Amino acid sequence: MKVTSKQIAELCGVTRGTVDRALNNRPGINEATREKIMKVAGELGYRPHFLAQSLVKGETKTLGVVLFDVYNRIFSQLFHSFEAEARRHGYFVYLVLTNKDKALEMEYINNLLDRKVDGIALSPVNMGTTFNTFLKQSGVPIVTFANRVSAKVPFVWIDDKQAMKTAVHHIGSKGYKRILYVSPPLRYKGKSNIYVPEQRHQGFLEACAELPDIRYTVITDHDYMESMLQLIAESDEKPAILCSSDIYALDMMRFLKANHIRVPEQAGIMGFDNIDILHYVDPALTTIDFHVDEIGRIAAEQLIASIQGRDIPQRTNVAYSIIERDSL
Amino acid sequence: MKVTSKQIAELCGVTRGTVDRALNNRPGINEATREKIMKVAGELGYRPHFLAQSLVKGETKTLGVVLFDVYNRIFSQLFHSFEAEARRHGYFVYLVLTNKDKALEMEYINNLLDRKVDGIALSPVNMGTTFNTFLKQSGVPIVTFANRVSAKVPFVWIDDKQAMKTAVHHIGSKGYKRILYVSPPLRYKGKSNIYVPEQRHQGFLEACAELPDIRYTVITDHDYMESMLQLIAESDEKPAILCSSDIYALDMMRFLKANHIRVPEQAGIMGFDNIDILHYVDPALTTIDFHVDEIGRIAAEQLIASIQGRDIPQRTNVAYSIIERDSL
DNA sequence: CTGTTAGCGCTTTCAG
DNA sequence: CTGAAAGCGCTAACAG
Repeated sequence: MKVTSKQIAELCGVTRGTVDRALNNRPGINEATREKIMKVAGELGYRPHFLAQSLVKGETKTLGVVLFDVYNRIFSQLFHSFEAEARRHGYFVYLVLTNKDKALEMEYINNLLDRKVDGIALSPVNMGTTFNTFLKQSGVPIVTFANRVSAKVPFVWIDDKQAMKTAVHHIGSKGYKRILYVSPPLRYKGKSNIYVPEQRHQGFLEACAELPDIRYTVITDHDYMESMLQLIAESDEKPAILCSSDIYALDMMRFLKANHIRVPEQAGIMGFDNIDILHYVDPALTTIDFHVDEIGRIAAEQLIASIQGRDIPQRTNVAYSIIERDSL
Repeated sequence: MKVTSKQIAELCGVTRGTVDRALNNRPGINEATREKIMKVAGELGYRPHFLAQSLVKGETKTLGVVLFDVYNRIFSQLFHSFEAEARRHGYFVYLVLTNKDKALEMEYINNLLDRKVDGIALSPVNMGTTFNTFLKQSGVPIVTFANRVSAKVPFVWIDDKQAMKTAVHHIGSKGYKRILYVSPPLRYKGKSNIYVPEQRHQGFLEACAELPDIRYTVITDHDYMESMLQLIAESDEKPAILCSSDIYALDMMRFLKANHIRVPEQAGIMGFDNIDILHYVDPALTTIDFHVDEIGRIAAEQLIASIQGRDIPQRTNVAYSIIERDSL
């Protein structure tokens, strides 16, 4: 079953060193013996023992990917392109899911390091200098997405702040004077790493500052649905509900429908992410699209470049664009 | 950075064998020296070298999971529970995606075997005796789901045939006399492994045979949407559209809506799988639910049991149930 | 109770 | 051009 280089050596009447030279076409070997060895190896279906190889070479050709989850379409898509790119370069991928559990994230990263992955791609939950130095000390290249750890750890994503500003200006241009900004993750400020929601929030605030005739409310309550009804009722103008992610927008639409508030007649609504299931919802949701598979691909590419000792940018933004549909 | 057992041995003035005994609390060691060794190891932040360990022990505590993709919610959910269960048992998971590419599937399985995974969980695309013996010869335990390879490879799923029969009877009990059965995968019959779609199809046919007053049409065309319109137009009775998976049902609903056919007034529609995004669609889709996370959990559990040398069933069915909503 | 030795399968010197 | 030997870091069998 399991044929080793030693057996091939014996069969060919040479030593393992020579077999190794043949198999890894290293110089300094007679062409005739090389061919013979290759032939025997082929016939026996020889496959090198990866673990032994890794042990001695100190590299595993394996990348670790740490994600919040894979429910969110964004991450499924991201992972698909990441995995494809990694494979193109001969790398394998460990996927672990943290469910945004900080302790679990630490445990998993340690496990990945134990397994001597060559690099780690991470959507971080942890934050702060402790975590930061922990990553630094890990000794392997790291890239992040979906959340940033620090300006020193390479980050591939979009310019969330600018994108959200664009969204607000778009809403303004549609004549809305009242915006309800929904972003539940903001509640975790200080407790968890919410870099991306914060960036979007900042973009929102900055844009509002630029548009003086717009009144806004930021909603982060757990039961933001309820507060929403009140706010809509109190408002004398038709509000635009701007959500920091499509998933909240979808929940909101469901909720509004249940409460007989019609979109976009009584309230406009806009999401962010353009997840693919928007395909199936009605009315079609206006949102911000970005090429998440580009992010996955670039992250893999950069991680591998970094492993190979090349320099990679500390920050890479992919393009985004407004997808105008029927909900606003 | 990297502290080895050898260093600890030197620091403690003992030999590596003793260190090993302490670290893996094996019997036959003085309590005092053990404590000393543990203390030093702790201070130095010793972590065993996983590769070296695996090499000598012949086990990697790693499972390979081969999925079609992770776009389909079914697989995301399945993977989540699989991964969680594996972790509970101290196993790590390699996730690879085949996108239903047969050659890629083979390549990936070989790669996983090279990496000496302890077991493989697989949603197979390949089929036939060649593939079957290939899996047998791999030397590692295997479990399958989402598609069966053969009666000899353990399979965890649901009783698709029976479930589909139940669905048909349910439709019959609602007074429908005409059923359009939509199952695009059936087109790949003979070309790809479509065990599950075939089972569902058979269940459909058997149930129809039991209900003589029902007329039915099976649709597998690529552009099944178009054929659908004709069939609905030709039909003098309100038809029920039964889809072999929710995704087709969703596409169908979208299509019907675009063509101003109202559900369930002009046509009933029923899906299968109860994927979580149904949450967001309107009208709510009647479907068949089964606990896919149970499948993931059981698959991991059985795979690990099998690795540990225990016997596992060749077939495990989890429960299913009809979820009656508004579309039928 | 602890040390010694051998070995997992491969790579990489250094001689010859 | 090829052989011999050492070593990656750990475990396991056998002595003492």
